[in-house]
Amino acid sequence: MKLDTIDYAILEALQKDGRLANANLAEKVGLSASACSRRLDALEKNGVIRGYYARVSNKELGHDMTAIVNISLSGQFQKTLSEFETAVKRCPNIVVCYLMSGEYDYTLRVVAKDLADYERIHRDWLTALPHVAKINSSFALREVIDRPNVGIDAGLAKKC
Amino acid sequence: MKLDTIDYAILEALQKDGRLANANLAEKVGLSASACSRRLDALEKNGVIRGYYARVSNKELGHDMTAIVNISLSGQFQKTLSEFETAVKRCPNIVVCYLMSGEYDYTLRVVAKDLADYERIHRDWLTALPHVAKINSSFALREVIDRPNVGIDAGLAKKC
DNA sequence: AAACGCACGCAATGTCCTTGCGAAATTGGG
DNA sequence: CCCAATTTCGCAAGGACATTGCGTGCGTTT
Repeated sequence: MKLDTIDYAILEALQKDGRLANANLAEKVGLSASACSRRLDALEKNGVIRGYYARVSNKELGHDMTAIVNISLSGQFQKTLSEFETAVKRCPNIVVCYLMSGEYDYTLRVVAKDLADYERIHRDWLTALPHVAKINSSFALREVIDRPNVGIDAGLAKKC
Repeated sequence: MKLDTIDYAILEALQKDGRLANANLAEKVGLSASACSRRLDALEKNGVIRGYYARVSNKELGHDMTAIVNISLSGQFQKTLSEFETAVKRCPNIVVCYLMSGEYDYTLRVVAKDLADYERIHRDWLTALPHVAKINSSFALREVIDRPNVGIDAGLAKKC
């Protein structure tokens, strides 16, 4: 899909406030409400906007702890990978998982309530994942940045 | 803030669809629209819901590449850390940053358009960060999971 | 130059959000 | 155990909002 300046303005505004009312959004990007609504519709239908989400405080839910877990598998066969991935997707505490280049095969981000909860997850989920050869956990001491998306202006920003 | 079953239902629904209209949300959790609106208001005011955001397709924006970057600093002084973090926050391509325990001090997630773009970011931003002693980049080959939040049911789920 | 397509603004209609109010439920103290 | 205080609920009304059809203007194509 081809995007123009106004589309980028819409995306940027909705990245910051996903519940922004169409009327306010229209004003912000300099369009009438109807035109803005139609553009928004197109952005959603074409998959540019993949959805809207509420950002729930993990702390308020009692999930204070974040761990980065690196995992190596015992093989690289397609079947090995897909079995592992299927199992990973079942664990609600695993919020991010990438297949990686480099020393480890997968990098996970695991969220837990506390150390005891993490111990439970490690025991019941992580070590139960199939074909795992090596696990390496590091704990996050503090969250410095957690943006939902890359900035729309990422290509245009000045260097530091 | 104290949360009950209905609050959790509200959070869960809005984690999946942040633009869910209050009327539909009310029906889904079994409340009247007014009661639901008031609860939602309380959840927002108390910081349980930290905000709403649209999820924009990085692919549609041309940001196909994700890298995990581990960084060690030359010292652990408070001033060193805060100068580093201030600089990190300025880079729009860095979407996640944690202060970590373990071998490296920080773990970043960096989003780039392609390898050339990553090379630019590495040169103009990452190596320009203050007090950096060591950088280690790994590239994501594929995104297996990227959930916006830990599941509300994380504590209740059955093991695999 | 004319015709076509596309995006826009305006206006109307139907839906939705919010707030005030009284009733019901829950909680805590006597 | 009961009563009072506080909270939370549902209902109703008023105001705001989203959506759709329609006519207009602009740019492109033939």
